[in-house]
Amino acid sequence: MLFSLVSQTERIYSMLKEERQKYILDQVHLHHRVLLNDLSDSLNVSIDTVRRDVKELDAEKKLKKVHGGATSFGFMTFTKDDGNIYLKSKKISIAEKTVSLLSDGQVILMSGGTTNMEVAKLIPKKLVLTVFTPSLHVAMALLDHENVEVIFLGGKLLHDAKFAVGGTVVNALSQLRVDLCILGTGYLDAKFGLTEFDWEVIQVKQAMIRAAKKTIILTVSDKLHSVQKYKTCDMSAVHTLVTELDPSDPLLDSFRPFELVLV
Amino acid sequence: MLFSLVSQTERIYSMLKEERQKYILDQVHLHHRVLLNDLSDSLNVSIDTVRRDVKELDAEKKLKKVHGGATSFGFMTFTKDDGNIYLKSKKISIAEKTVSLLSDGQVILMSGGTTNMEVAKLIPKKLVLTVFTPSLHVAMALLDHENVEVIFLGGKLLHDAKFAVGGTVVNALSQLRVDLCILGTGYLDAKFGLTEFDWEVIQVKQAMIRAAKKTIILTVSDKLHSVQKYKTCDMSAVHTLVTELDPSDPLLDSFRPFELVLV
DNA sequence: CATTTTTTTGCAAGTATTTTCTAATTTCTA
DNA sequence: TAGAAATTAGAAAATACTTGCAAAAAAATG
Repeated sequence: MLFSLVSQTERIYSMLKEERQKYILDQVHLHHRVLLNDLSDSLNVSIDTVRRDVKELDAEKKLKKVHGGATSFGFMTFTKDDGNIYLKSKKISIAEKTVSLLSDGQVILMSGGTTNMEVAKLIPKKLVLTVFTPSLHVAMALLDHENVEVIFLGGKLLHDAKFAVGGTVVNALSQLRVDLCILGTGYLDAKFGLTEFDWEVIQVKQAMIRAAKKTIILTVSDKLHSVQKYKTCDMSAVHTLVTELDPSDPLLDSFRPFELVLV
Repeated sequence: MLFSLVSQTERIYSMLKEERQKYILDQVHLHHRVLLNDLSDSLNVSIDTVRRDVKELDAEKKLKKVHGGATSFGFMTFTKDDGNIYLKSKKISIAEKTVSLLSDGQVILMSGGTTNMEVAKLIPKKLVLTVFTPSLHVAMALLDHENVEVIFLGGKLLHDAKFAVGGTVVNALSQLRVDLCILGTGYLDAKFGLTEFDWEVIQVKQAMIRAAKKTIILTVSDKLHSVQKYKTCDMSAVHTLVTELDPSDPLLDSFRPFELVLV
């Protein structure tokens, strides 16, 4: 069983080389890996062309070429991504919607990722919150807010994601019962649920979901309908889905059968 | 007899070789031991392929191949660092002396403060360490080092110092027994010992000292012979004192009666 | 514009890598 | 020590990569 990871957006018009390479980079950063065949399909060019593009990008150290495809260097959620203004504005839009869901006195859990970073930055200065997080960056951003009590969920830190994982975190989470859990990254599909590519992160996220009364998923529409290696949870565990799209957007149709709030 | 541990995750799409190998490494690190058959099952590839992958990873020293499967193994590395001489600030001078006290494979505790930050930055890239810290900044700096395993001691974060304090930290520390504790800030006096002005920080530092076989104090000479409100420990609890001064400097005379190493 | 130059693209034949399979060992374990 | 399980090796099949080359597309030129 083979599933294409590349989003279904069809490219009709012919693309310039530069455009194409940017698309390839976007896909790599978004999905952390791409197959040359998928790229060839969605770009409507021969596999040779894609191969040449990837080879060039590899030479420029913008991605890592591997047999059959390409992968990104680590999962640099905090550096590479910010070059993409398009994605960033989507994320800010998501963050704004998310912040509007928060209210004074709540105790919440926040995972890492760029989207959650935007949420952390956008939290109103006067909002009183208690936030637990295993993400160094999110913790750092939250400490700017006088009225937010920040509790770091300690544990072994992942070098690239700057995120705590492991038994300590999961254990600490097992003793918590919070109002809200905000999961910032991940891939969402109606059938397969929430999936990720990092196994250790999955463990933490599962523990986060268990520790919260409600779970909010934040995701840019590009990551909808795509599936990764490991499964975090079913759609049924999700209470609210926040995307940059209008809640009535047809792209969200496949999620409507579930009992969840679309924002 | 070993049980099959791998299975919960459904294979959804075709994997690139590199991805597969990362998966194998994940599993090995998680379960400490994996069976080739289990891997073959969960990866949906022939046992030959898994065997070849494991063989390659073994050649790269990323895991140890054993009959029927693979196991993870502890660290094995070597180090050689060089020293350059140029104009340096007091803190950098202290940091350099401190780094020279470290050796491969040690498990250490580091507090916060700017001096400790310099230590974190100066740690040689090849040095293999496990570092526990309650300081966001130190953790961040340490994460630049591939060979340093960073474990954050989570807890309530102080907004200004970006330092975790409280019962969680003290509790976690009470279950540790490490080689070395490096305390980066504080005021030192022969008669009154190590003193601080933040009560919550004191609690954490005391727990750190208790958790370590040896305690190293780093302090610039300006902070010698001064006393603060709260006491962390007596001079007798200190094993090594690092300042920017020459060990024979008269300013250090009052500390000589104690059984401690001056660096 | 028309023409030349340069770049880009797709094709094809040959090469290399990866994966699977079979069968003959070797190693483990009861 | 016999039988089961794991390993090795060799070959075939599938997939991916390289290279050279010619056609097509862009860009530059007069």
